[in-house]
Amino acid sequence: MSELFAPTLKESPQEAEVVSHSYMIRAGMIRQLSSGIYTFLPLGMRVIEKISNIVREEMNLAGGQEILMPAMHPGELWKETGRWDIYGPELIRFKDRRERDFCLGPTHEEIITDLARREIKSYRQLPLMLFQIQTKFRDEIRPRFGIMRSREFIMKDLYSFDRDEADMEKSYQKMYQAYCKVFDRCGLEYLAVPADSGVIGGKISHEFIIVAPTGEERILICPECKTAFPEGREECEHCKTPLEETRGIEVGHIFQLGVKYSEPMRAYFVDQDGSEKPLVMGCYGIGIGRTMAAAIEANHDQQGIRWPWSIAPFEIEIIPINSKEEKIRATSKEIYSQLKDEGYELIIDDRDVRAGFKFSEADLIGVPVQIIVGEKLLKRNSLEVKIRTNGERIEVEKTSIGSALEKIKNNLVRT
RNA sequence: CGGGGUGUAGCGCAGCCUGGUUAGCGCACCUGCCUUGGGAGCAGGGGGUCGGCCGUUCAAAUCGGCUCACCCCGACCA
Repeated sequence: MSELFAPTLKESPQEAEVVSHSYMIRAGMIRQLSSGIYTFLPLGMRVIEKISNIVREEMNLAGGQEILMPAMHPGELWKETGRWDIYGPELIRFKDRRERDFCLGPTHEEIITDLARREIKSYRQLPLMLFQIQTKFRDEIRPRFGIMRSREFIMKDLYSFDRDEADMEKSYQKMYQAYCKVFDRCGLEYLAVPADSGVIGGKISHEFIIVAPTGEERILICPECKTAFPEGREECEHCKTPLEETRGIEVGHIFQLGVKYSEPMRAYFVDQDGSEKPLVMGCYGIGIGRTMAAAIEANHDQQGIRWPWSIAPFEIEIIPINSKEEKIRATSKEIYSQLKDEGYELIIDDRDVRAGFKFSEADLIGVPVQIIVGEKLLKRNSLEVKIRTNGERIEVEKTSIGSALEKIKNNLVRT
């Protein structure tokens, strides 16, 4: 920790109006470069990586294959679908040295469809799901709440290609399930809400919303069957019960595109009967940084962040009360290497600062488990384990720290 | 883009109304001492184009004009 670049702040910067933004800055996870443009510092980057990896794993399990598309797009492709004009000033445009139109990709339907029309020739190549985790650019009218709505942001986007509507719906279902698993694994409470599909187009779509009281999104839930509805409804059709309002943050959106892009871009394949048909597409996005922000909105207290285990920058933080005390230091190191060998991701606060300082900072950063090594308990050969997630503190014998953590971990990951 | 607000040291702020020594305070930073279970204490120190430009004036952080940046409320979104 003495080497970790995590500049923390005691006070909240004046521009931060929401907790997630404030805590991310205070915990030294992000820094702003310009309106809606941020640098991720090591702690923030670790969270981004954690979330990305969960997303990546689930996309792979659902049959997706990872690719990486360019952020810089030739304007022609966008003119082909008409979105060069439709998208408006949100699309960041520029010209290259030969005066050719380019833009920075806010989404990748045009690019993936171009790839598909060149490479997918036969129904034998279908179904196909390709995805990437990459930086998107949107010149938002009003960037807001730090990383929550930024002009440059990290997004996972997956595109599915099928031979017909029925198969496309199967792909859609797969992704729907995969999204549920992603947010489950992130330790977040979420809702899948049917939604309007907006500029991206298509028919059926669902928004994935992280439940957080500070969220901007209003969702209506049936208290009986727990089904979520978009705004405007009053009663659940099945249960005939009045709906209750909750709030949340949209972090994912899945769409059935159909032939919206394949038709104008002439992305055709030859079907079994020899006839030429447009590819039937779906697209599926998750805002990685937004998920990070939403996780904080949903999990924090007065002291700071309370990361869910699976997306925390570290799993365990060891806090030696006095780094100069030889016995404390030695024990801390011992525990550190033992737990490291057992596969935990940990950090040790080996700085020569007062205990109170370490405590406050640990609470702010929000690592789920703190192991406090102090003189008093060490006399009894035990350690204090503080669970940030629920505030619980327990005394654990040094020799049984391994098994104790196993239990704690199982508990935290399950809930 | 319309409406509102803020720019003074890395962060948080005072000073501005009523112009006038060397621009202050807290935190952070550096040195030393001290301290080590909840962001300690003492002593010393470094760091400033007062967002920028133009103007008024003997004199501008302070008054006027323009401008830029950032934040908040609205349409939009992952």
